[in-house]
Amino acid sequence: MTPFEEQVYGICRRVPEGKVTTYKAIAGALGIKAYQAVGQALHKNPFAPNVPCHRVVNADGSIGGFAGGIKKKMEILRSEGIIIKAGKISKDQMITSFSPSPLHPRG
DNA sequence: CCGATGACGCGCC
DNA sequence: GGGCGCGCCATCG
Repeated sequence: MTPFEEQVYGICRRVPEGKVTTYKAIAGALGIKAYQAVGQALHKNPFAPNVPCHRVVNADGSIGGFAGGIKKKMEILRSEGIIIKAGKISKDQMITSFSPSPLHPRG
C-alpha cells in the first residue's frame, strides 16, 4: 500500500451515491496531475466496494474503465441512479471539486 | 536512475 | 461518437 493510493481511496469514498467524480478531480484534490496513477490505484482498490471506485469516470463523462468490465460499471451506476446518455454522464452528476477538509466523512 | 506500463486528459480531424 | 497522437505522473520491474 502506498500513501498515494491511501489518498485516492480516501477521495473516492467521498463520492456519495447517485453522484460520480473524475480521475482529474481526485488527482487535483491531492494536488497532483497523475490522472492515470489515480486509475491504477482504483484498479488495485482492495477496499471495494467500501470504496465506490465505480463512481469514478473520465473527465469528459465517458465511463472510463473497470476491473469488472465496462458493462458491469454501467449497470452499477445506473442502479445508483446515474443517467448514462450516449455512453456519457451528465456533468450535473459529476463532482469536479472536493472539499479541502482533511477530515474523514465516514464519521 | 532507467525502462515499461496504465481504469487519463486535451487537442485535432 | 470514434479514432489518433502527445504529455503528464506514480507504480512496478
